[in-house]
Amino acid sequence: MEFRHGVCLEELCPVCGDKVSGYHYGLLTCESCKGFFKRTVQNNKKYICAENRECRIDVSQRKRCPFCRFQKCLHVGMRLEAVRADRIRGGRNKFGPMYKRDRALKQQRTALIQAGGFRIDSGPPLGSSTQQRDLTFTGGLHPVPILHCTPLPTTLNDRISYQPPSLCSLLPSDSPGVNQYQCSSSNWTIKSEHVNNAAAGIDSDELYSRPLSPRGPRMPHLVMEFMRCDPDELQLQNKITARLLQEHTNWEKHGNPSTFGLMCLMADQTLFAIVEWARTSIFFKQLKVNDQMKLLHSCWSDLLLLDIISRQVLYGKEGSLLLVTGQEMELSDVASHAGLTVASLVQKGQELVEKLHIIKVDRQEFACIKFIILFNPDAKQLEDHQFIESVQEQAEGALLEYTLCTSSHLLGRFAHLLLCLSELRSLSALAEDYLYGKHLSGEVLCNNLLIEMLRAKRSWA
DNA sequence: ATAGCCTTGACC
DNA sequence: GGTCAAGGCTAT
Repeated sequence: MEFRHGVCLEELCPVCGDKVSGYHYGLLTCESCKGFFKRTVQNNKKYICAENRECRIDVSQRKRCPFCRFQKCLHVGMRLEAVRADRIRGGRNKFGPMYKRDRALKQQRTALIQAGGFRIDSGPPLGSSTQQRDLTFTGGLHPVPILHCTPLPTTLNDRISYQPPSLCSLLPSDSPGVNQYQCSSSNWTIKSEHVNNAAAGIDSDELYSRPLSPRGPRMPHLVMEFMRCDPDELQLQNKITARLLQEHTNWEKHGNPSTFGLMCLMADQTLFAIVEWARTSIFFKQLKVNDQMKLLHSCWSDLLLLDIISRQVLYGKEGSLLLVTGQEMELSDVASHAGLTVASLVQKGQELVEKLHIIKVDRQEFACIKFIILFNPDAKQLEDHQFIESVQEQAEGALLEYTLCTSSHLLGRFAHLLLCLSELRSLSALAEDYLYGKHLSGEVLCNNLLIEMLRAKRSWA
């Protein structure tokens, strides 16, 4: 049976929702989608959608539109290059280690859930430090389907190691290596080595264009670069969950953290991920460490908030807060248990999420916004101010170009996004002040990156 | 054409 | 020798 390998019982095929039978062509899928993908690529099939290329694919409907089914296969991350051009049977391919790693991470996650601790669904007070042991992990963690649809982790970003919580120690080492499996989860950058894939269901040209607007123009080059730097959501989820699992061993010694403490730990780990993203990102790599530190010190809370907000917009459900670990909290519980400040912050955040959700901001746009935030020329005492300003302008230009390509409302969408960005900045300033207050009253756990960031800005502000 | 089951073979 | 993701076969 498929479960003998530790594959989760609840694991569903990201294409059609059927029962998963194992790893196929890059990720866990069902037997039928495996076969469908193989037939399509091997036989160089071309399909046409009779509707408008957005057919729903599920177990009962998957046979109705092969075009949309194949699109979805690609969209969720099935790899063309895993279909063998030579048709030689048996053996292993280069994805083997990736499958193994993914399995290990999934197991870690399961262990974390079962480890005792966390209960997120029943509303413990958020931000209340008076409550002890108010979060417990239970098996009740809801897998978020979309997160299981994203491509598997790369080995590059899976170096799960605890590093000293100092930004300085995180920055100087350069590791520009791009993993061989690294492939942006963006639909724009699917590449394949298979000889016959050029027109398998969609034209090769369409492989590089927006699937929902196939006749649309190509994505601006810089947006593509930004997407290449953008970490994969599932990978992030696995990494942070794994790190929290390591933290869990400390909890046994010192008692479980409060909900607020747990949120700080998550924020802290997310900050590590943000630093890692910046450190390996285009343009940022070229900066001197001093400037890198100054930029991160100046915008960390904006990036952290954007990370949370974008997760809600892209993958979240209405009425709940999707955590970086993939777990969900009921917003009503949060609101009813939190103090006034937190409740107001959550409320404002929710409003911003709603705004961005309505205009359907996508990953590409979020990727641009992240760079606009990171390359903040207003950060103090920058050495290479001119370069940083020019990168921000380029990022804004890329976002503008992208929105013009994808939206018929001309400048409206771009302006709207910038407006939302300024709202995000003022909200993150409020959140940062709140956290700083908590820190001063000794309620934020010590010795972490979050605290370094909180202190840094004040030390030279 | 689909999808469940079978065979193969590199890697552990 | 076992595992398990490739490709193959075949009833539907």
